[in-house]
Parts: sequence; C-alpha cells; structure tokens
Amino acid sequence: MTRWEPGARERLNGAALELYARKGFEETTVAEISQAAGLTERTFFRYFADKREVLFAGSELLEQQFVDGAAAAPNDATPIEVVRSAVGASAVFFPDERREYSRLRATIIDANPPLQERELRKMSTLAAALTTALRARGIPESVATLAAQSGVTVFRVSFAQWIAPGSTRPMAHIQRDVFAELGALTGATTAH
Amino acid sequence: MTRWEPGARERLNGAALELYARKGFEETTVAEISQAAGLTERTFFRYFADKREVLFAGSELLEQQFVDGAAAAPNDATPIEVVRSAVGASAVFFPDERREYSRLRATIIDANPPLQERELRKMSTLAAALTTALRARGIPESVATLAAQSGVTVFRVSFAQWIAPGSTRPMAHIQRDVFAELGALTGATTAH
DNA sequence: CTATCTATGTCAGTTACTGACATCACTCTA
DNA sequence: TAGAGTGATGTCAGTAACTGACATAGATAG
Repeated sequence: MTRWEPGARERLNGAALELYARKGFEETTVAEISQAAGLTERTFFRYFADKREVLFAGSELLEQQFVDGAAAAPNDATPIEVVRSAVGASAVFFPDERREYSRLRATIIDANPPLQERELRKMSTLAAALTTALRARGIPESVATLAAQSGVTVFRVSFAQWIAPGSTRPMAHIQRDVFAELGALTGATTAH
Repeated sequence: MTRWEPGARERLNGAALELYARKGFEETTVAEISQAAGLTERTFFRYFADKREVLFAGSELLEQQFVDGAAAAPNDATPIEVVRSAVGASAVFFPDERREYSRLRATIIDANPPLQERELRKMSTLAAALTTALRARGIPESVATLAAQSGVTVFRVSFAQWIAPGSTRPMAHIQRDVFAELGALTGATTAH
C-alpha cells in the first residue's frame, strides 16, 4: 500500500532467497522478486547491481574483517602468521546461529554456475585485499599472493566443513585444523 | 558469399578477439562479431555458449593435461609431488611463441570483471579435476582440496610472471621457482 | 539424381539491465 | 503552515544477450 514502507532492501533480499530456493535461480525472474517484495523491477536494480548480487551483499564486511585481522598481527609475524590472523578474525561472522542460513545459501549457489562465478569473484577480491595487506608489510609480490591465496583456500575449505551435514564444531576450531593440514602439505616442521 | 566457408569457429574466435581488444568487451556486440566473421548471431551461439566463452574455448585441453600430469607421478608420490607433476605438465601449452597472444588475451580479461569471473570458474574447474585425481590416490578430501588449490595458485602466479612485461623465462623455470616459494611459505624443510 | 544430413539462416520471443523523467512522501524553513 | 527541496520509488522505452522452432542451402551417399 504505502510507498515508503521501510526495509526495501531486506524485503528484496528475503524474497529473492525464498524464490531462488523454491523455484531455482534461473527460473526466478527479477520481476517476480520485486513483486513479492511489493516493489518494481527498477527498484531492485537500484539496490543490487544484478540478479546475482542479491546473494552477496555484505561481503565488504568480511573483507574488512580480513584486513583488520591481518593488521592485528604482530610486526615480526611471518606471512603465514599474518594470514592466520586474518582468516581467524573472520570467524566471528560465522556463529552457530548462522549455520542454517549459510547452508541454504550454499545450496542455492552450488546449484547455479553463474552464482558460483560471482562467489569466486568475491573470494578473489578477498585474496586481493589480503595480498595488499601483506605487501604493505614489505612482503614481496609473489609470496604475498601465494600466502593470501592459501589463506582464502583455508577459509573456503573451513567454511565447507562448517556447513557440512551434521557438522557442529565452531568455525575457529575447524580453521585451526585446516591450517595445520596446510602446513603438513609442504612438509613444514613448525608445529605451532 | 558462400555459405559453407570452412573454419567458422576460428573466424568467430578471431573476430571476437580483435573486436574485444579494439573496442572493449562490453562495447562489442555479438551481432558485430558474427558479421565480422561473415555469419549470423545465431551461429555464434551455436559455437559458443555465451559471449564470454569465446575467450575460453580449449580449456578442457589444459584440464586434461593437468590430469595426465597427475597420473604420471609415481605411486608413492606425496600430494604436493603429484601436484607438481600436474602443473609441470601444463607447461607444454605455453611455449614462447604463445606469450604475445597470452598477453593480449590477459589484457582483455583483466579489463572486464565478467571475463574475470569466467576465468576464475575455469580455474576452479581445473582445481576440481586435480582434486579428483588426488582423491583417486587415496588422499583425503581436505588435503586433496588444499593441495589442488595450491597447485592452481602456483599455476596462476607462474602464468602472471610468464606474461609480465619483459619476461622471457620459460614457463617451466618459473613454475619451479614459484613452487619453491610455496614451500618456503609454511617453513618446509624438504628442499624438493 | 534423389534422399538425406548438417551447418547455417530467419524469426519471434523472453529477460536482464539502463537512462530519462515523473511522482510521491517526508523534512526543513520562512 | 505553505512551499521548496530531497530522496526513494514508479513509469516507460530501449538495448542486447540468449533460446526455441522452423526454413534452407550446400555437401554426401546410394
């Protein structure tokens, strides 16, 4: 009824998630999402750059958390230690309450290549931000890239385990184990 | 003139590359590409699933090379050794003659987020294939994923160095060095 | 020479996305 | 309290990516 009903963005977000889950991503039209939210197509595109972005809003916060976590590492930290600090900081975004929502979202994304592409891009952006943070500490380009990319990989593997069916362990614990596996991979001796 | 002129796919590929480079990806229309190749829009979409795919055809070959390389590793090879073998096998696809072409292609991709997304997806597919190959050797899921992902990262970092301005070193040499950096990252002691 | 097969063309339609402009509700100020 | 902003939304028209259905031209087989 009223124009001006607050929370337009949230309504669009909710309607999109519900429809993507129920009818599928491709089968859902932006017009449908907008209508379900009591808005027009044009308004949808004012809030979200495209049909995919509605599932990825808020990723800047995760990126900021990564960067802050990297900055929190001591000055004499090795590259991998900085990365560990960055990834570890992100764990606060994944409390147990969020697990179910994350599972639903992941189900939708896993079923749609276009959404996977967007997710990969977000991860790539994350890696780039972390690379920049590492470079600012004087770490050379290729090492910074490798370290940052490895960090994002640990993040992704950990996330996958966190939302795995039946999983109940907290994100921080999982991340610790995955970092250990990474170390073992190249035959590291530093147990930490 | 003649319908039936051979090499339709190649003409479309060439026309697309030329136009993307000259006018930009977004500014180029599929109709323009098709016309430049002496074909129709509909035919373009018969050869390529979408406007981006024209730049990524042939990536299955790279994937196959990775898988074959992994298979070529000795039975008692460690995960990282298998990965090294897989990545190393891909070097044959990047002889010096191909460097200029790769540079041009990379320039186009780097300037267009949609193309970056597609590239990331291809790399992701590559990683998945490598993960499967590792799992087939009895390597557990998370280790396989970490190793494969690390391998793809090494591949990407190496490729970036290979096409860097002024770079003339062969791909195989670069990959060797980048693998060494990866090892140093986590404080490995096994020098190769 | 006809039948068939395959690559291409034609056409109509859907939908994501954009720019330009109108309008509505709310706010501030004289 | 009327009237001038101001910001969020609506309306409308348009472009271009992509798809399905069907027509057609050229090659090939029998």
